[in-house]
Amino acid sequence: MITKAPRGTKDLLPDESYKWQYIERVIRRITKLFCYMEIRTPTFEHTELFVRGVGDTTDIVQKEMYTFFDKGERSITLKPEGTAGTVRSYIEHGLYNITQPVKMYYITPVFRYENPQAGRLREHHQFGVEAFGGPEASLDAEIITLAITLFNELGLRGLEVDINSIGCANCRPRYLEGLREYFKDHLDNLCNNCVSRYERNPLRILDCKNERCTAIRSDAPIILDYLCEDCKVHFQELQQYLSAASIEFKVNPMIVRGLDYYSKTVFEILSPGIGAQNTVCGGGRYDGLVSECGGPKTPGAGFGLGIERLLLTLENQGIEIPRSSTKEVLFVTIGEKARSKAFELLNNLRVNGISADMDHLGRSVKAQFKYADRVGFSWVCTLGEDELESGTVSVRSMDDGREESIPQNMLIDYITGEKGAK
RNA sequence: GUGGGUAUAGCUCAGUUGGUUAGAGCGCCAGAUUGUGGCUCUGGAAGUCGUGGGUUCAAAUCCCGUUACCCACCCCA
Repeated sequence: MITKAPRGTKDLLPDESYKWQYIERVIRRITKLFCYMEIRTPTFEHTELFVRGVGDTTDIVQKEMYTFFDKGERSITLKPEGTAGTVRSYIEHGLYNITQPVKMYYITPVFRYENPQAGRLREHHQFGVEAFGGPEASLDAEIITLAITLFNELGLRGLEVDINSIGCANCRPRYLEGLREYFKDHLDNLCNNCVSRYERNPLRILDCKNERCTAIRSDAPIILDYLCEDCKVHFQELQQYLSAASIEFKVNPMIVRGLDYYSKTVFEILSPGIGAQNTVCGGGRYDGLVSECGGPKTPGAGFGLGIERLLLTLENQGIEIPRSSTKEVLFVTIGEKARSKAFELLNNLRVNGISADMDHLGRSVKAQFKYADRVGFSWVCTLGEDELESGTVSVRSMDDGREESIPQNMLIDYITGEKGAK
C-alpha cells in the first residue's frame, strides 16, 4: 500500500520528465508571444467556490470532487479545473481595477475522482489561459489561435477545431424552451440520464452519445437559429477572425460543454486516434462568471488543455520530443589523490557552466568508462598518477575516442572550445 | 457508479493435465593480465508468483473475496 501510488496518479520519472519540460518551455514561449502572464493559484480552494463557479448541476461538482474538511472544519476541495481559482484571484486582488484586459495562463495539476482509463487520470495537468475584461470576439479567436499555434509548434497535424455558440442570458432561455418543446414528445425514448437533463439542463441532451438520443435529436432545433442579434454577430465575427488567422474550424451545434459557466462561444479541439478521451482542449467565453462569483460584471474567455492527452497525441503521431542531453564531462579517477583533485576541477567546470560529475561509487576505471558511456557523457577526463605529476588531464571524446592531454588550468577553455565545435 | 480483460525479476513475457531448489530476453553489477566505453564471452544479484482465504499429500496453476492496472460506458482535459 505505501509503496503504491494512489489510484489514478502517476509518477513522472527522469526518463519522461524531459518531455514535460519541453512542453512547458514551448507553452511559456507561445504565451509570451500572445502577451499572457503566468498566474499561480492554490491547489485547493473553498468548496463553495467550485459549487458556485463550476455549477452545481455539473458532474464535476456532483460526483467528481476531492472534498474534505480540514482541521479548522472548513470544507476544502482540490481544484477540479483551473478557471474558478483564477476568477477568485482576479476578484480578490481587484484585478478589474488595473488596465484591462488581464490575460493570464497557468500550468497546474487538477483533481477529479473518476475511474481512470486511457487519457483520464485522477490527477492530471492542465495548461489553461483566462482573459478577463474583453467582450470582443477577437479575444475568443485569440485563445483558439493560441492553442492551435502551440499545437503547430509541437508539430501536431490533423486536429479538429469545433466551435459553437450557446447564446447568452437573453437568448438561451428561448432556446431551452424550444428544446423542451421538441423533446417533450420523445421523453419515453430518451435515456434515463437525458430525461433528468430535460428538466435540469436540456442543452446537455445534445451531448449524449446514446444511439437513441442521437437519433431523436437529429431534428431538434438548432441554437444558432435562436441566437439574439448580439450573439449572432459575435459568432460571425469569431469565424471571420479565425479565417483571418487561417484556422480551419467546423461549426458544430452539438457541442455545449459540461460546465455551466459558458456563454456565447464554446469550442473543443479534438485529436483523433488517442482513444475515447479525444478532447485535448476545451473552452469558451464566460461573461457571467466573474459576477456569479461575487465580482463586478466582467466578460472573459479561456480554455483548458490536458497535458497528458497532449503527450498522448504527440506519441500517437510519432513525434519525437527533443531530449536535452546536458551531461558533458565525467571525471574518471584512479586513487584517492586523484579523487580530490577531480572534485576540485569538476567544481570549476560547473561554476563555468559546464555540466560535470565524477565517480561516487569507487568503481574500477573500466566501470567508470562504462558508466560514462551508459549515462551519455560527451567527454571523460581521466586523472591518475601520471596526470597528477604533470598537472594535466587526459580528455577523451566519447564520440570518436580521440584523447588529448590538456594542462589542468586549460581544461575549461578546452571543453568550451570543443562544445562550440560540436 | 457500471461492464469486460489482466496481475510471475527493474522492463517485456514463458511456465504443460496441479508435482522437487519458478525460467528466458533486455536491463543492472562484476570479470576476460593489474589506466579506458560501445561488440563479444563468462559469472552474479534480483521474484512474499498483487493480496487474503479455501480445496489438496502438494497451488504460480483450481475456487471465492479483495486491491491495483488496462479498456470501455457516464462525463471530461
